[in-house]
Amino acid sequence: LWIPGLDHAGIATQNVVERQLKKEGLDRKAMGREAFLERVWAYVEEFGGIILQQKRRLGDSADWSRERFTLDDRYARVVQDVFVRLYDEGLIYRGDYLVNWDPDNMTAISDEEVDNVERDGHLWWIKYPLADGSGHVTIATTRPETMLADTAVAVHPEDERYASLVGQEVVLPLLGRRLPVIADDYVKPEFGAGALKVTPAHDKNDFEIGRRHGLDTITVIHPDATINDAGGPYAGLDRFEARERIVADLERQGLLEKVEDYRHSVPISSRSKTLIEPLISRQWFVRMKPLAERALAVVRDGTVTFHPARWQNEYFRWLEDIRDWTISRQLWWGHRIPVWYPTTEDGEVDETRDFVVSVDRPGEGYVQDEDVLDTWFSSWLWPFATLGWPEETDDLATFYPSAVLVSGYDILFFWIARMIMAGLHFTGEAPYRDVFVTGMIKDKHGRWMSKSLGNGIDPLDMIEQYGADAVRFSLNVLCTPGQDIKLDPAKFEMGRNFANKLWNAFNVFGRFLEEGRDVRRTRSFEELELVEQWILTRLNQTIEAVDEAAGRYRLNEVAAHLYDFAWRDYCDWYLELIKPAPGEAMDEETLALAVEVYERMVQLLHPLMPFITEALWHRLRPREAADALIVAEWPRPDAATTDAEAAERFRLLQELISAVRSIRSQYNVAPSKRIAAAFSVADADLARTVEARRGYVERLAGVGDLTVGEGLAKPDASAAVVVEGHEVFVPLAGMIDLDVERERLGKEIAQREGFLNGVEKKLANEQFVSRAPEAVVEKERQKAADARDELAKLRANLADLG
RNA sequence: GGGCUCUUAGCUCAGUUGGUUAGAGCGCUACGUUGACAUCGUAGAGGUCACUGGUUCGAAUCCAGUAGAGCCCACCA
Repeated sequence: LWIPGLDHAGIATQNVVERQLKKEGLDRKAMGREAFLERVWAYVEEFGGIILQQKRRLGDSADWSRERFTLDDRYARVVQDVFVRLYDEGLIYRGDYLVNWDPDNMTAISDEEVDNVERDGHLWWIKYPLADGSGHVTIATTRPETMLADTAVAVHPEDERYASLVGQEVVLPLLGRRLPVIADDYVKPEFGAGALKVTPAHDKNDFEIGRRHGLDTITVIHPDATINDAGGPYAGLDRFEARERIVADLERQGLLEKVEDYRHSVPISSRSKTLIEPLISRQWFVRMKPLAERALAVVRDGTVTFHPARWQNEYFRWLEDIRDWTISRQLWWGHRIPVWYPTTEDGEVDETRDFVVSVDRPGEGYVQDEDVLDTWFSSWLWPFATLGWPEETDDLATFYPSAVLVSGYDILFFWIARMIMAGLHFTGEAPYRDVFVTGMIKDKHGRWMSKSLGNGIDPLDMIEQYGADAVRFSLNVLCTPGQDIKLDPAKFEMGRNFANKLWNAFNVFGRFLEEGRDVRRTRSFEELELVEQWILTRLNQTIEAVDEAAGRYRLNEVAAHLYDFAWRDYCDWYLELIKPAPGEAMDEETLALAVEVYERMVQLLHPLMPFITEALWHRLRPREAADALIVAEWPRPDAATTDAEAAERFRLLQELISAVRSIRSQYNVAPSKRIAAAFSVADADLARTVEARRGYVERLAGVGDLTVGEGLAKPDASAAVVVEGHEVFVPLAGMIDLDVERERLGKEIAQREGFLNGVEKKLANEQFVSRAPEAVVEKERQKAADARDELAKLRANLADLG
């Protein structure tokens, strides 16, 4: 069961709508929550369906009647229900902690939504005078503006340089506040001057140090990243402006010791790309450790398997070192947090009374938490929330857990891992057995597609240009597991050409199919022509190869096997041999097998090219609409229609035919010209086999006069090619150029000699003969024997030229 | 700082557990169009598999290192 649907993409969607409003001179605060949400719903209804439309056009075989949205009433109820459950279980808590604050979106975000990027910055060395006037301590910082919130200076406990200072006080420049000098292991004596300004309210590590030492926390930055009143003279300035002013002021006062260029990593909001401001803020969190333990276990014990396996390591690494999840967002578009606060008579939140965690309003006199939940807090429930959970529905019993999750690695932590955690916690079972992690599609230069670069490729455009099947097929060919795809739209030409080829191949026999007639073969496998036995054998081999590759999620191999079978085997050889001469009809029995093989081929191709194959399927035989290919049984290989020996005989014929073609090409024999040829084959039995298929040779190599026999003499003035110990002679009276022929044979001989040399060397190596498996050694011996035989023939042919 | 991936034909990429004379698509060369397909056919050119060393009878494939490209994670201000 594949349930199609969407999450509500909280921040992204709210951003888009807010930008729209801005253009209209509106803003959400002014219009109010209700009116704003109406606007968002209108937007979602207009554009939210595009992605599903793309998927439909691509032929995704989902159950479209079950389409779901994370903000559907029922789903939303489940999300809030889960919040209450986790709270009751002690896995959700509220608290004032230092969180990643996105000043653009004015919301907290989770650690996973923060990107650390290297940026060129500076390291400012600032002198903090000692309170007793006996000197100063120098600290180094990359963020001087945060000094306004300093509440201590820390040194390493074993740093002798500063041992006497611990317990003393320094004066915070600019503001004049007195700060204690404390000792903490966290400080690295070798960094900077070895002293650290401690800013518990605006730095993660300092926050920890502050807790260890019971330091005050002073917040100087507003949620909009301007300096607040605690910043004294700098109040009201933007954080970057404040930095400049502070540095300038320090310099003026002689407290700036030096400035160094310094490249370091800074936290960026993955949404707004703005610099994250660590701020202390009251948020809701999920305790992740208990959830992570089981999620680790099911992958370790093989209950859940990653393809390719290397993603398991990433998964382990994240879960083993997991931190609590900030789930509240200061947004409006999303699931409102199901927490209610008692109000006083005048409607204000009454902080003296406890809040109530409940999906429904606990009664009069309560207001709901203003915030919404992280979008992933709803999508991590997808596998079971869409099946009716928490009720024990039939759907849940039937379809949960699922077989496979297909996803890009970009949301391994956001979604894949969290779904496993939620599944285990709420249902007791992991939501799927296999995780198929795909690469990501980049532009042709390997860059992520983005609006700002304008390098996006719209699937609907591609479908318009090349066709949905072409797009699907091409993508499958390109998708080497775990590897990103550098996508050049020109690559869809391959799929388009292939779809065209399939359609034209159908025409070869399709035009002889009468409406309403079901053509079935009556001949047994033994009665079939050699090429027919061969194509059936190849078909069965292809089915096996496809099954094997699909079982390992090697979709590129599936596509390659089918491409090869359809184009090289079916079209280039089989159809070329069975198609009737112009103006003639195809006989019933030939037609029947052509249909039979094509039908299987189309079945195998269906997952990759659902549209064209479905259309062709209904042209092959009279069928009811209900007998659609999409619900047809998957083909199985059939031993009864497999004959490896027959296939091998046909393969030899292919080689002989190719040899004639090659000679024709070298001597520029006009394609329309019929020529004579002689095949000198190894034994009488084979001679008879080949003899019986002279028609193949005539048709595909333009040989009108074929002589087949054992050990035939080379006709005068003929070109000769050795094919696996057999010889092909093409008399070229008046056309043969002896010099050209000598050169060609000479090159051929040299190449063979080189090859034989290598093989003989190997065989002369006793180590090889004694250590390599017998089969491998035997194979080499055979190669050597064949090469010697071929060389003898080639040399004889060369000598014959005189 | 740790981890991962990639480097194979002019271009974009395949290459299953080490055992072929290393493949495909595009591009290129020659020839070909009075009914399957020029979105095509036939034949062909084109590669010291990044480099160095090691393991092995045998390495594009396994190991180590080097160089280049990219990604993920991490609290050194």
